[in-house]
Amino acid sequence: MIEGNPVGKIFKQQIVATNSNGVSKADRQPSTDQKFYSPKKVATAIGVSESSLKRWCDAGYVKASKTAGGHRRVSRSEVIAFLKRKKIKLKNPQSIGLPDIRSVNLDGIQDAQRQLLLALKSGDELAARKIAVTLFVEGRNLAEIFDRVISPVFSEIGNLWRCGNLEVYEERVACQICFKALVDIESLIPQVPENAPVAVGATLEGDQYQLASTGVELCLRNFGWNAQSLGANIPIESLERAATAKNASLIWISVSHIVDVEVFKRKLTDFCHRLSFNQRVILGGSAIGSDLTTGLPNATYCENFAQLIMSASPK
Amino acid sequence: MIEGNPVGKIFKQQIVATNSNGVSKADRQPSTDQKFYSPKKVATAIGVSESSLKRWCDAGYVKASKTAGGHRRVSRSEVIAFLKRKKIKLKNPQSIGLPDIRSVNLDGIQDAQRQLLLALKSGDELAARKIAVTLFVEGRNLAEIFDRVISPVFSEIGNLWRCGNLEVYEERVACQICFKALVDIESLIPQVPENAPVAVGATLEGDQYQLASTGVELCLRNFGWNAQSLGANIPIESLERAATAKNASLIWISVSHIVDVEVFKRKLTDFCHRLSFNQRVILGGSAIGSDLTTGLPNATYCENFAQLIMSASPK
DNA sequence: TAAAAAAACGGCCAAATCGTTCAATCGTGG
DNA sequence: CCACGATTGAACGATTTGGCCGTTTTTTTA
Repeated sequence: MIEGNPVGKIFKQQIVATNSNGVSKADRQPSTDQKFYSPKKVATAIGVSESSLKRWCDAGYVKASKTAGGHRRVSRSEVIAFLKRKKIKLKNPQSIGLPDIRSVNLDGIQDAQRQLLLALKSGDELAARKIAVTLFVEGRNLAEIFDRVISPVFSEIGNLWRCGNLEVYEERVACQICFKALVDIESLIPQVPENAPVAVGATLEGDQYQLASTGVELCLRNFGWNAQSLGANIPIESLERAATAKNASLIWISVSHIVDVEVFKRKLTDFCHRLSFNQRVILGGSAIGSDLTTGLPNATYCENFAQLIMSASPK
Repeated sequence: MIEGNPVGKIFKQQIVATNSNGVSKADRQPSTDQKFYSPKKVATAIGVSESSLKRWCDAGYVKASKTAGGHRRVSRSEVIAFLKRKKIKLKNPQSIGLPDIRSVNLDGIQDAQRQLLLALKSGDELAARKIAVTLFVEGRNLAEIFDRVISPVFSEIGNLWRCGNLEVYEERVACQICFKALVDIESLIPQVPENAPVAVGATLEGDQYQLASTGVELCLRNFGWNAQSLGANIPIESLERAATAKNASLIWISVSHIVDVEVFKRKLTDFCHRLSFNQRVILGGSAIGSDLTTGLPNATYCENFAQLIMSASPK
């Protein structure tokens, strides 16, 4: 039960980790099966506090070697042995191979990106959601999370998919998982006050990619807006009625795919002209450039989420 | 220093820590990972004394894991399962990290249906999610929740939309909210064992309605399957590859919309014929009838979620 | 390579939980 | 009405836990 299943995954992860560039020193140890982990990593993996684990090491419950400087090092095999001795089965059998994923330990943005891509590609929902949550609770800015982790990851997933290196269903599963991760993050964002200015946005008709719009929603909420994403595949007329109904002072449009550029331009122009003077439009997305907003005084183009935050200056 | 010293203590602990399961961190964090709670928190949540809860844990009425030091830990899904077994209500949901659902008063299924429709129509995300969680926590069967609440509500939403009484964006928002509610419920379902039989399913190409498939996923998981919905708009070839890759013994297809019936039939027949002898297919959805499965020995048609559960007899 | 940042050290302590015992309460059958 | 077993909740000293903090070691950065 311990040996069989998860080894493949671990092994795979290690391989990828090796030839990626975001490898930390600790991860680069000789893979002679003698991997050592710090008390903190082991503690999070097992699910106890660092204090407890240190105490157990000192008491001898967990065998630990020490560095010259006196820092404890626990081998993976010893962790597994400890689990067996205590008859503790980890909830998730996968996590018995407790290197990276479960004890989410993100060595910077690069590493987070790498780990998230791995998790999404392999459909490891738990890992992906945990990475996202960890990023947020560790103080990362939401814009940064989207610009430097999620967007690049999905850009890469898109590439893999286009090159035929990723199944359709794998891409869909990745989107679903990521959406769930965003729901997790949403629960960590403070509730917006009643009188907050309203923002609505969507992905337009013919465009099925709703993740980015949900991302905008989160960013704006975190920024004090009462933001709501309407979802994907929304006709611009319906978006307009939503903006009116909810009295939104900010409307965003996320564009990942344009069916007909001319039609899009015309509809967008009409839409912007019909808005009232205190309503602004923010556009963004991979399928759009700054040229589309020229001549539209109340529309702004944003290259990324950081710019979005800048543009959406509070009130 | 490592071996000798505290043998007595180790021995004692080993004896105490018998059939334990897993450990986790203390508080915080959203639904992402299995949360565990101390006897006191669980006791407060249920509304009994800590003593009683400890006794129940030891007697096996409540499944509890133990830390290495012998402290009991109860997972939230186990609390919910216990509530359902005992047919009692939560006194203090907040104590185990659940939203305060006591304010939700559901006067039977009909009333729940009505309230959910209202919440979804008005885009009241919080209310909708609370209703869903309440239904589940208060002992409703998942199949019942889908068959008698969610499905009718979305059927009605579809009607309103077709009659022009509901904006496109309102329908989309309703779907999003409902999906989030399902994510909430997902976190209350016990994790499936590692060796559980695998089921995959999806909504096929040209069909964008992914809620039902996610519902199937939840139902099957709650029934002991290691189920994963691949999402919407999946080509049947990709579904087939997923089934192969994951070694699924059950494949479900949720059908809300068929582009071309003849093509659908042909593809479905081919698909079923290519499956191995130990793989079954379950079909369901508003756009399909029992006639489509005639002549397909390994395919079953299900009218509703209750039938689905019956058909998906464990293993 | 040196300085800065991050992680781990060790020791301490309040709070939580442990296992146990015991009195109070409840339902039931005589 | 009472005796009886079963269940409950409170109390107790002992043990475990998790966070804290100033110092030291390790890792990253410039």
